[in-house]
Amino acid sequence: MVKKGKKREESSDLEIESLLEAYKTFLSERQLKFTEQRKVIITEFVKSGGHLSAEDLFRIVKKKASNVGLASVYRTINSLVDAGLAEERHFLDKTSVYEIHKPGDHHDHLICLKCKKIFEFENEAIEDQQKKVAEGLGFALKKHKLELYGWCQRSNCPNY
Amino acid sequence: MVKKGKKREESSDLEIESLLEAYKTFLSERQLKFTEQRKVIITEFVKSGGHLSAEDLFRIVKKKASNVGLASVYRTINSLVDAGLAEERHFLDKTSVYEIHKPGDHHDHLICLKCKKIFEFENEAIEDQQKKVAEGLGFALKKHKLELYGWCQRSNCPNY
DNA sequence: TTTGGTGCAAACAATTTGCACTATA
DNA sequence: TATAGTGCAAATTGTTTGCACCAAA
Repeated sequence: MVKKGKKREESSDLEIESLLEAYKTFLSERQLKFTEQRKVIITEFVKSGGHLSAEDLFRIVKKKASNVGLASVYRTINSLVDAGLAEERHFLDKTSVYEIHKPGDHHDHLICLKCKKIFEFENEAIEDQQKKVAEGLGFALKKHKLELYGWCQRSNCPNY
Repeated sequence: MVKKGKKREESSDLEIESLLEAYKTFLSERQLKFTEQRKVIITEFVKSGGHLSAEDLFRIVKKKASNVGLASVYRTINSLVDAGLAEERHFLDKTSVYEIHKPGDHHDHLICLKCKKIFEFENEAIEDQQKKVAEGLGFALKKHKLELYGWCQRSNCPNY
């Protein structure tokens, strides 16, 4: 238990650190500035595990640094997306949610229609097949978006 | 040439007719009314082939019936979605586009990042694999959304 | 000390809603 | 003729932007 908790924390810390490093590099390469606000926003974003809206992230950030404005949350996330370090997603709702994007890593999503929990997965066979379909239609495949919706079987999933 | 054009027209007419029938049934079952506006909106929607936003559909409809308001376009489309006869989609943009949903029919999309053209396809192998993934994670799969993005090779696709 | 970032409020864009009126059932 | 639908304008929601001030580089 303690071990698991500790492990999680450490890996989250590492994740934050490496993301911040990558972001700082991106910024300095184009004479942009790394600010205290950006640090808090990104840190809380990573800690949360992602998949949250700008508004939700804003609420979390405000608790840590009450002076941060919603506009800065939007600006920081957009900047992260520009840097290729985050991705915008639209699941069930119209509002955008964001997730960290580690270069090289890519995954798809499984969303529970009852509890709204979002799971991630990777599947080689599906990707191969997608490539075949695209090629068959004369398409040079650049990216894809696959979302599976269903009912999960977690014991605490409400029958909503 | 003539034959092809005629065929298309006929099938579009049939499509409109059967969609309107299904919609009328839906409406009368719950004491809702089938109005002249709804008829024009849905007819133009089908004729257009779908994949357009409320605003775009509104522009088309206004040419046929200048009295129709944007709100009615939204209300009609939403009502069609409620009836299960249309589906909302979000591709590259934030604005919703809609498409006709024929019960039983389902397909995925291939979108050209250069010319924005939307192609539809179906692939059994991908669907099978999706089912396996979901089952493997203890999910009862209800629906899915797959979008492939790439570059098409149509001669008239602009290098945008 | 230059210039990009910030918070705030105003602006925007997409969509929904309240209301007096109209048309379908 | 009762009630759902309509057009219009106002309201809402999510997101972006202009501006005077602040803080990284």
